[in-house]
This record gives sequence, C-alpha cells and structure tokens, in this order.
Amino acid sequence: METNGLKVNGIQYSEALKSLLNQEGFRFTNQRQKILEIFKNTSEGHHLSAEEIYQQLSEQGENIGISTIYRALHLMVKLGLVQELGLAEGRKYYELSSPFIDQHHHLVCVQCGDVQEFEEDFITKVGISESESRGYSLLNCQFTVFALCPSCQSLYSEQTDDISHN
Amino acid sequence: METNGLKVNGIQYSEALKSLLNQEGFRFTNQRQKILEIFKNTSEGHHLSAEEIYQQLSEQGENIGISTIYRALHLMVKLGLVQELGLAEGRKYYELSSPFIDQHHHLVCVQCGDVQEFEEDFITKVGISESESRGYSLLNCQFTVFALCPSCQSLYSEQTDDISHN
DNA sequence: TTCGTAATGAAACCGTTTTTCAATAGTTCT
DNA sequence: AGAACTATTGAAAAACGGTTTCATTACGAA
Repeated sequence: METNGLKVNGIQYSEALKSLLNQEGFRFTNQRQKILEIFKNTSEGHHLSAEEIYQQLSEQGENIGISTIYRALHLMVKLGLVQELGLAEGRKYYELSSPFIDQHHHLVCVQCGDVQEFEEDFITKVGISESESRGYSLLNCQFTVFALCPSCQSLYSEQTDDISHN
Repeated sequence: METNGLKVNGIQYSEALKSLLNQEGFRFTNQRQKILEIFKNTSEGHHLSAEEIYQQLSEQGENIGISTIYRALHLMVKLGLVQELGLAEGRKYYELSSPFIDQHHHLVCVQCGDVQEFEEDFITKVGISESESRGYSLLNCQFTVFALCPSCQSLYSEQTDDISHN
C-alpha cells in the first residue's frame, strides 16, 4: 500500500529534532536523524544497544562510526528524547522516553534475556516522592524484576553445574 | 570489650556457607570464606565492588587473585547469598541479599555517586505479583531512582555545555 | 559564500570482567 | 592417614563495552 505513514511521521519527527537541537546550539546531522529513525522503527518493548543500532545502520549501507552512536545516545538522553536502561549484563540499552511512550517497568529473564514490560503508576510516584522529600531532582527511575521465565525454569534446575567457572 | 560477637557469628556463618556449598558440590575454600567476611564486616548501606573487596583483602595480607573474586561473587549471586546492583556506571556493586538484610531500594545521585536507601514494601510486592502472574520465578528485584542530590543541582545547571563530546 | 566551530570516523586507548592454563587444595573414599 | 578425583586457584592474556584523540568534514549563522 505504501501509504508511507512512517515517512510522514519521520518528517515531523525530524523537524522537531532539528529545532530542539538548534535551539540548544547543537547541529542537526544526518547521523542523528538516522539514529532516531532506528528508534522510531523499532517495535515497542524492544530495547536497542549501541551495537545493535550500529549493525542496523551498517546493514542499511550507512557508514557511521560507533563512537558517533555513543555520542548521539548520550546527547539524546540529556535532551530527554531517549532513556538509558540497565537491564542486562555489561551493556546499556536505550528506548524512546516518555512522553513518547508510556512509563513502564521491566521483567527480565536472566537466562534467555526475554523482557516483558508492565505499567504501575504507583512505582513512579514512589520515585518522585522519595527524591522530592530529600531535595533530589529526579532524572529517571527504573524498576527491574530479575526472574526466570517458565521455559527456562526447567532447564535451569538441571544445570546447577553451570554455576562454576572453569 | 572483645566480646567477639563477629567471630562467633563468623563461625556460624562459615558453617552455614560450608554446608550450603558442599550440598551443591562446591568447595568451601579459604578465599570464599574471606570474601563473605568482608561483606559481613561492611556497614549497611555501603556497597562493595570487586575491586574494593580485592583492595581490602590485599591490605589484610591475603594473596588473592581478582579473578577469584569475580568467580566467587558470581557463585554467591547464584546461591542467593549476595545481590548484584547496577547502581553506577561501568562497574557492578554487591551487597548481602535478603533475608540477611531488609529488602530496600536505592536513590542514586548520578553526579557524585551518593546512594541513599529506602524501604517500600509495596514495590517488592509488585515484583512478586508481576513475576508470579506470568509464571516467572522471581530472583531479585531492584528499584533504582536516578537523580541529582541538592548539592550537585547548583553545579549542574551551570555546565549545560558538558553535553557535547569533543 | 564565507567563516567558525560542532560533529564525524578511525584508531588508540581505558577500565572492568572473563578466559586460559598449569598448579594447588578441598572432598570423598579406602 | 593416604590416595585419587576434580573443583578451585592465581597470573597473565584476552575480551568487552565504552571513551578519547585528532585530523577532517559539514552544519548553520552572518
């Protein structure tokens, strides 16, 4: 059908990004635009690492440096466009931040890495009140539940020996 | 007074650790005992990194390898003795897990790294019910609030230019 | 168009964590 | 207590995620 809804949204988004950047003295570069497009085209509930963004852009034929991606991600976090998540081991994940998407929290299977999202307004409220009552200014709060998903539970009990490290 | 409460507890603790390890086919080594002692002698609210455990043991004259510490920490996490925290950038922190200490959550200043703890039973209950309702088996849940502490707020607003990365 | 400088890509670098491997030392069995 | 089995160890090397450096490029204001 090629209605190109994405493209239309993409243009609006780009305009918004451009004015947001310019009004802070930053520049609207092709690379930053492409990175934001990756986020836009990513299904809700999927979280992107710097490496995955790099892979996707490389596949699209973009010649982008990994350091550019890290720099863009930091900038977008500071501008409030993107949120940084500490879901998994050793690596950061990113997602578009509210108000673009609803505030939510994560249930992670530590074995297979599957991530489920859920909403619970009260938790965010606790974050707000805990920081306010101490004079802190809230940046972001994350509730992460680490667990084993049903299919990993059976496997797991059989391989207690995968605990040792040699 | 030298009542040696710690030592008495230490012995009990060691016995408990030994049988816990042995019943799973692991060995009760001097190094693992020493590491657990570090945790025991650490004040509540202080979180240990692998590096800090290494420093403390080295000061005590123990000749322990850093890889042994990482291996022991992983094992203790799997056994449920210790909890892994993703509080700060680039490095993991560890603390004795409940039921040894009360369940609590963290308010972190992203600027100076100061950590405040607070309790909120409801949050833990959400973690339990979210995982149960999906058939997940809960391992551990963490609510982390990232914010700026009062003293860092003033400094921070002056340096908006630290956003760019060159 | 020109100019100033923010942003870029490549490569070098950094700190943390993991892996490798030969040597050591808990555990169990006799 | 001694022997045998093998989990664990320390040291060094490697891997890994992320950051910095620097010469070059390209936004965007004038």
